[in-house]
Amino acid sequence: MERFVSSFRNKVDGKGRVSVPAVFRSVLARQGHSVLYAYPSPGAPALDCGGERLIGEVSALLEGLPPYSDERDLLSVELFGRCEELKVDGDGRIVLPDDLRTHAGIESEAVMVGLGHKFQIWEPGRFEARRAESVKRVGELRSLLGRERPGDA
Amino acid sequence: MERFVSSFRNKVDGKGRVSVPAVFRSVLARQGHSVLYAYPSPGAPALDCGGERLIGEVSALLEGLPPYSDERDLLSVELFGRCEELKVDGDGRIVLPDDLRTHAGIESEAVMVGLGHKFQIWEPGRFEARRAESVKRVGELRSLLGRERPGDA
DNA sequence: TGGGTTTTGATGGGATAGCATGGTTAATAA
DNA sequence: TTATTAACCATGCTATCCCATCAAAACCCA
Repeated sequence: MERFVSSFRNKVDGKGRVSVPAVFRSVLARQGHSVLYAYPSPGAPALDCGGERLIGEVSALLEGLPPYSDERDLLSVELFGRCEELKVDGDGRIVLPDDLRTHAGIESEAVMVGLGHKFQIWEPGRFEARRAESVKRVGELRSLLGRERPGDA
Repeated sequence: MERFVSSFRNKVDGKGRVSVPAVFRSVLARQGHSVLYAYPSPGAPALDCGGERLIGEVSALLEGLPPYSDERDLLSVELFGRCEELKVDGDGRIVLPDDLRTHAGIESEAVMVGLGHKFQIWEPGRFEARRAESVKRVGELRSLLGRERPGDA
């Protein structure tokens, strides 16, 4: 497969391990190695996850800024400094580091939602709330789908 | 690994020794030998660190400035003049020289944060303040991130 | 189409190796 | 020697690996 689609609700065990859905793993594998990058979603209590492609986009963004500018160093702290490189183990699982778990409020279960070029990890309750909200807004935004937007892949 | 990502909080012992996070060491190793260059971060109470690649970038940056110009001489003094070449010992540790420690205000603990092409060393308290600042900035500049919006779900 | 079989994926627990860290000894310089 | 720095062990913790179990979906063959 090419994009992250669909969503899954998996257990987080006592060691902080979660299974990465098999279909997501196959998307990652297609991008190269079985590594996964995760960082707090800017502006949401969730985690943004993706493979080499996602981290490449972030890199490109930051490298476009002048070296030693405050802008670049500050953004890097948030985007790279809070980013974790998670190795997918032989059983298809990752370990969620504590600070990322805290950011998303994740305890014993996690929802993983495909968003195309990346996927997000949510605490199930918060995800429900967010989804209820987005159902409403999708109605409002439907007209956007009818025309092409610049920058869309 | 390819870039410095994630952050770590390590102890500084009585001799000034700190462990370089294993993942950072592997990035350095990929760039050649296990040497690490460190100098005061221009404009911040922290230390900029990296391997051969970083020092190469600094050289290129300086060589792009007009020879004998004030800005070139001043930057050279600041970046090269205060730069230390630190050897990573067999246990993966470095010794932080006193003047660098003083510049960063580091006492018994240090935060090491990956910024992609380099990483920084901070005194934990000061880093917290810095991070708060970066969260704010990311919020302001989220439009830079293109399609990555809080309403993405 | 239905029932049984096989394969794949998710989850739990225990063994193991890697890492951060403290301390001790050896080497070097003043 | 005496002070300082570098190499060498030693330990406890945590993440990583491996194996076992279980559920579910895909498959196959009447």
